[in-house]
Amino acid sequence: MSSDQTKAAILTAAEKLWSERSFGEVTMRDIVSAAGVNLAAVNYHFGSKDELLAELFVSRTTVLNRERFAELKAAEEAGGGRASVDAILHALVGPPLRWCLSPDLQRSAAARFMTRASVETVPPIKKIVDREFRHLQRFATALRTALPHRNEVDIYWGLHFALAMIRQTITDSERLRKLSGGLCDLNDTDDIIRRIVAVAKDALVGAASAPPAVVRATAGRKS
Amino acid sequence: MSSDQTKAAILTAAEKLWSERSFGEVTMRDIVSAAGVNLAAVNYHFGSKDELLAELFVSRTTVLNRERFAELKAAEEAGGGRASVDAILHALVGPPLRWCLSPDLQRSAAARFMTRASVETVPPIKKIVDREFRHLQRFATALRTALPHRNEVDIYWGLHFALAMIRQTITDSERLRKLSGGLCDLNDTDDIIRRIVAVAKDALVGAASAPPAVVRATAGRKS
DNA sequence: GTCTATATTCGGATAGAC
DNA sequence: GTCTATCCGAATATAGAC
Repeated sequence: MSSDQTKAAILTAAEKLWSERSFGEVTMRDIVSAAGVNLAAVNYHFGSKDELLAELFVSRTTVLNRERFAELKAAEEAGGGRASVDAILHALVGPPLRWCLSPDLQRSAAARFMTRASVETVPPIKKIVDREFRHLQRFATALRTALPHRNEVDIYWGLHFALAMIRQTITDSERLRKLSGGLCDLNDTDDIIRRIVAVAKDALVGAASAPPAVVRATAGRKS
Repeated sequence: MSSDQTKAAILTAAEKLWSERSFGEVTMRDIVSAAGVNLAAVNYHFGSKDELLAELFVSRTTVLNRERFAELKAAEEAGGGRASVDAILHALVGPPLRWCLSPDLQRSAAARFMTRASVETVPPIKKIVDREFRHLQRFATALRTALPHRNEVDIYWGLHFALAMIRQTITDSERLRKLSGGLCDLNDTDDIIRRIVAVAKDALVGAASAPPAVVRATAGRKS
């Protein structure tokens, strides 16, 4: 097995395991066993368990943020510098949800890994989460531009709630499925994204200033 | 120090530490050191680290659920058997948020501990979380009664989103504070509860069927 | 019931052969 | 670069004195 293959196997295995269990509960022995490589390989390629986590987390968030950013930029250009609230929210919500519900198990694990890792208190993560921060400010700015007359505080709260729904849907979809007795279809990616975007939008623009019912109904919400 | 005092000191210290860091990262040595008791005391009083976590989690969720349930029941009785959506959501959202933002540091730690523990994959927790399940079904039923014409699927999604906002606000308020440059007041408990209830309500009743703007404005949302 | 001292297990890291 | 064998520290759990 080549060096790159070994590294990749470790990353893949670690991502899968860390998408299911917390950092401390997954041992290096678990990882190398799943990856089919030797225990020493982790330290050789990454230096330590912490650094493996950091490298994996940076790698995945970089790709996700790029995807989000590309959608946001496209929306801004299409709108002549100002993207609509809907477009901004889709750029924020779409990528992580599509990853999570992707038939590609690797992608799906990546989405769950990131949400799990982002709440870890392990040193390397705390540092990296600051990047996420700047990334979110970019979205906050876009929303302020889209809603110039809206109270800034409300905008931040709306962003906060959007992130809340994304996280919960990625981590706790199983509970929703069981709670609804299987009624909620958690495979319909577009429907889920629409739901989150719709609620976040209401939170942002304020239901008081919402367009009339007939227009809203075409926004994608069911029933 | 009496037996009860020792037990209580351990529970208090464990709760505080587990409200800040994950299960695996907090050692029994950390706990007994903070509690000012001996290492062996944990095993004597609780049997094991796992059982300490389980007992603590059960203890706190029992009290929280009782508080939620009491509010729900009161609202139902006041409404002649059918509580309003607002009242149901307040019963769901109010208790955990009031705990979290309470000046009583113990209460505050309890709220954060519960949200953190509920995502732990440690065996004892996975089992207990099923109780939460029945508790939530109670709220789902109340919402279905309050919204008999509403699509059941939408109701479960609304409940899911409400829980998402509660969790995110408890665990990630610090990020929101920084993101907003201190603009968002995270000490105004009532305002926060109103915000979450308002957004959850819009998600549930559907903005399309929302009452006119002037009525909504008195519901508590600022600006 | 409490505490000291210790047994035992486990996990991260490394040395050194190949 | 890879793997075996091992070291070392840490953490849970327990035995036994008081």
